[in-house]
Amino acid sequence: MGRGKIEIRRIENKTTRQVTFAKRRAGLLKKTHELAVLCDAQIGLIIFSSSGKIFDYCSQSSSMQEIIRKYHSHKGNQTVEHNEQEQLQNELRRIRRETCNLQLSVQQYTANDLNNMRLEDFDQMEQQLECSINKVRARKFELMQQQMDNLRRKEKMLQDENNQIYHLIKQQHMAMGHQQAGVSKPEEAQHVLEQFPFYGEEQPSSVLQLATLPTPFQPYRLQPTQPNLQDFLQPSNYGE
Amino acid sequence: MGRGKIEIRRIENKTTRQVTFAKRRAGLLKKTHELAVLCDAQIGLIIFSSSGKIFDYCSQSSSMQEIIRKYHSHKGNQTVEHNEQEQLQNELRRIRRETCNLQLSVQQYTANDLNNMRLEDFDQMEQQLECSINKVRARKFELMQQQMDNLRRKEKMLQDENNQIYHLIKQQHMAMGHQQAGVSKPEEAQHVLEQFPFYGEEQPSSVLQLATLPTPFQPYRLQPTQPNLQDFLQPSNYGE
DNA sequence: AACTATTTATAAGA
DNA sequence: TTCTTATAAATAGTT
Repeated sequence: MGRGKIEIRRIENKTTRQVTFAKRRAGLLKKTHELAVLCDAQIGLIIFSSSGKIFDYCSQSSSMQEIIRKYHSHKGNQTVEHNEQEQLQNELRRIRRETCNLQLSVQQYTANDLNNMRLEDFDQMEQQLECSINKVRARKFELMQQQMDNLRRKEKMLQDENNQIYHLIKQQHMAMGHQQAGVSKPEEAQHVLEQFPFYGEEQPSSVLQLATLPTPFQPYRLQPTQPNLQDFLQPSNYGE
Repeated sequence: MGRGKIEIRRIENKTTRQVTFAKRRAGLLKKTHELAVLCDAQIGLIIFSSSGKIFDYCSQSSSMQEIIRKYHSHKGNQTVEHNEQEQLQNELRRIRRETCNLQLSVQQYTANDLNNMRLEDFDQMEQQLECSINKVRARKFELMQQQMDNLRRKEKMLQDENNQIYHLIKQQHMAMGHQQAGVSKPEEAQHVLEQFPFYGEEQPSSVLQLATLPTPFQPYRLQPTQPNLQDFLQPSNYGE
């Protein structure tokens, strides 16, 4: 709801993200309050911004404490904290390994680091890259084909519409002699245009959407080096 | 927003209130999730309906536990342990995001997922792939060239050695008339062979080593699906 | 921080 | 209750 539609994924631009956070946070708090009041619900809401600031809401005639207590009793929560931490560590280890592998892969696909490769690997890699490039080209061609089809279909519809209008005018002229020169477009005909969704048929997601999807090509977004812990040294002040 | 405007006060009609609760609850959960994702915020939401049913939301890669703990610490009681855990959580979140991006990249480089790409992206991608392939080919060529050079040099040295030996034999023959037919190879000449390291000169690390390095080509080692993003919206109960 | 063109949520009706 | 739809509300991009 705004000038354009946005995909629900992390907003990469920091400024935009902060602005959006401020706006939507306000909206969320308002809606939370409305639900609590309208439907007589007990609601607790806790928000931490990415920079660590806290915002919270709690429906009147109850406290966050009470809601949390109620939450725990409903969930029967007896978590062993150490176990939790251990799981975290494991997950972190696993994902670190994976990230490392992925980085290696990307390095190799972008051919930025070819020093550690065996001579025999080059053939495989060349083949893989060629395969990728072929797929990319095929898909591009396919998309263009679809868009052309759409354009042709639209062209056809417009032409039909024009004919329709032309015949209507002709009829009016015939029926009433010369009444008016400017005849307004019939509602029906206008709708034909507006309702045409301009979709590719092959896929449920529209082809045109593909042309405007906010998912840009994301090439090798490697941090040159990964300090891994940089997040902990946040400037903690950003003007949220 | 609806057929008419309503005042924000407790809805007296029970049926209407329940319907509204169901609708707005869904809307609130959705918006909560959107804020969490868009702005990378940590959010916990706990709702108790007037009839006592519980609904909750918690942004991915954190738990209600963690959020509550963080809430408490922000409200006064700090503990070292919690801080530690929080750092872990932060690191995990960061690395998850990175992994996700990397996976996307690899997907795109291997051209396994071309559905979410804009038409304009294809050109860039094609170019990148072509660039990579060229680099790979260049490097391959370079390595082969080096090995050829090495082979030629070795050939040359062997030939020289042969000549040397030949001349030695000849000298011996000349000096002593016919003393012996089997002349042992001189020590010196043997060493020439053994000491030749067969290296490329250009790089400190040997070219031959490259052919035996234990780092194989690692193509797109993706886990098929990453659970990271799909565990949200746990509507612990829906029929209110 | 204010302004709108749009999208989204939803109140009431079917 | 679930599905529409007219309308109110939220908000993305702009100024």
